Amino acid sequence: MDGNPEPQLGLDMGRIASDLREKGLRLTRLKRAVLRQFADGACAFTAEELGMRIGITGDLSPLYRCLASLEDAGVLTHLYLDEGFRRYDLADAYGRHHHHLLCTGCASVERIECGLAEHHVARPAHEQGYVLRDHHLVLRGLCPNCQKIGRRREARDP
Amino acid sequence: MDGNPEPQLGLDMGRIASDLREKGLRLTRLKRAVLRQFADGACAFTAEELGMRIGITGDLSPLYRCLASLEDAGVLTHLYLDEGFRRYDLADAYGRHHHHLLCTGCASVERIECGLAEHHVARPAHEQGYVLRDHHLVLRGLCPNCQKIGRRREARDP
DNA sequence: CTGAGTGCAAACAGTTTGCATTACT
DNA sequence: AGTAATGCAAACTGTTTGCACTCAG
Repeated sequence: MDGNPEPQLGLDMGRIASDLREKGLRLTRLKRAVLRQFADGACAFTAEELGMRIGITGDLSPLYRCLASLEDAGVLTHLYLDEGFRRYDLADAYGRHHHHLLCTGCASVERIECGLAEHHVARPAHEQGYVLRDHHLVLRGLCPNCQKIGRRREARDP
Repeated sequence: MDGNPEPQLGLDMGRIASDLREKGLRLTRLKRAVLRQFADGACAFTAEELGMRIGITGDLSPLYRCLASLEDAGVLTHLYLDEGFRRYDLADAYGRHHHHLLCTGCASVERIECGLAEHHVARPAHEQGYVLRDHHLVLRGLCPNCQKIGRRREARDP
């Protein structure tokens, strides 16, 4: 309904739209709704979470297709936090490089923006003859709330 | 057929056997065969890879049950390298803490034993009020061989 | 008016479970 | 003898695909 960039968001929708257009893809209502979820710095959503937030009641296949398009276009990536399902995140080029802190009690995820020193990531890979593409640090522990209520369960595919 | 510890392996089968026994579990032929795969430092096997190496032709459900037992007993853990399937690894208590280097060309995995400094793992978690349980660094890149043959495909669930 | 996006149903892959049978201890 | 472990078939979950239909550029 509006082709203009949305000012208050941390995402440049105009840039994303044109990047998509270059690949013959459209920035539809659904894609826009998905991307909006990442605008405030939230990250690592499951498809189910995204569907819930967007208000999709029925079938998730359009959402999966939408997510796949956004991955193809390089706007999103996916990752697994040692659970049994995917989480989707803004690609570094469109967001800010970060890692993840997963609460093993309630399965909530927070972003962590610690930089890993070069010698911790690139060097060991180079030493084994690899050309590094990317890296990802997963931290797992109990969030403040789960500590308070004494929850301990493993959030590893429950 | 032999209950004695197997001398040449890097794994203390006797200790594992007794740890299992404490939980009412037996160190069966299948469990032994699975554990043997990890003896030379190899790591992060998929269920399929383990089945192949062990020589399981048919159904994998006994293997999955075996792996679940070993996880219950704390001997194995599982992880995902941002692919669509689990990989199984020796728990830190039975092996040596390590991270993983995944080749995006051929999907091979190598272990990396770089230590991450405390301020890269525990501190950022503490700052957000978390009590850290564990962490896992995934490095992704091209292995020497895939560089040589010019392979570039994404090994992210192919 | 063409092709990307949608919605539904059916297929798929990896993993899990029920149940009767086998085999260690 | 008693209880894990096995093998097969069937279920389940998260994700993908085929196809007819819609809608926006």
